[in-house]
Amino acid sequence: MFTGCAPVTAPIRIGDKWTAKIIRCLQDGPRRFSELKVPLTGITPKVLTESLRAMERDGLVTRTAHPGIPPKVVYELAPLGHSLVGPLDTMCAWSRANLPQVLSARESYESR
Amino acid sequence: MFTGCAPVTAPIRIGDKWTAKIIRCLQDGPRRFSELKVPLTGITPKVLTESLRAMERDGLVTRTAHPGIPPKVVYELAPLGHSLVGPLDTMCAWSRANLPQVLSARESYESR
DNA sequence: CACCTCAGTATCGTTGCAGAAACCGAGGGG
DNA sequence: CCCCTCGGTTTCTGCAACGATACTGAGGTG
Repeated sequence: MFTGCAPVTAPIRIGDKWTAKIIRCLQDGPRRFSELKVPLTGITPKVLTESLRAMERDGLVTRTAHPGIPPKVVYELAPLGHSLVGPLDTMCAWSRANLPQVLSARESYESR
Repeated sequence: MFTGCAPVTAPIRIGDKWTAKIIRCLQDGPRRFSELKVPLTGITPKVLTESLRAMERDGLVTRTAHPGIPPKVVYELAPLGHSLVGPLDTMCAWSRANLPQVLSARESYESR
């Protein structure tokens, strides 16, 4: 992704289905595993675990397990993850502003 | 992608492997199919065709076929595509600035 | 004893992206 | 006669992501 720049899709995985959503769920503070699962409608625990592990590996989030029964695990944005919130907002703003035009372009393409 | 916002990955496909690179190849002017294939090292004609068709469908690029032998097809950024250059630069800047930290985070994760 | 919570695992199947390689048609060159 | 160009298309194949469902451990509660 982004010629001449560092690749984003493959190594950093921002462009996948869940990473950006997870960052936005965490941007207002730390959350527990089950508190992430609810707003991320449709995600399965397996995929959420995989995504969080990959993000932890890349230094985007921190994972803190509080021992005890029932278990409690808290995920929080690391500084690196926080630094992504701005760029993500930029893309999000573009999306909000231009989605209608994309959809109308697609509609007129379909009916050619 | 981007909770609460319009989805970007699935319907608009910005987060895929080639869309962003193609936009960056086109941002300085129109190019022909074969002029795109060279700088996008590793792309196969099939994937390039698919990507360009999807982008045309979404109104990001325009395709102009000049009849004749040999055929000549010119791709150009539509206004909608141009409006993506800015946000893309933002992500690109983040990538350049933060890739080293991601890699070092990954390295220290590997050696835990 | 049975059941609840939480944070995952395990196993399986599906889907779609991506790539390699071959092929196309029509004209021009050697 | 064969090969080259250009902008693709077609076929085959692998792989990674995604997803559904079931299950775990360990203690507290009824």
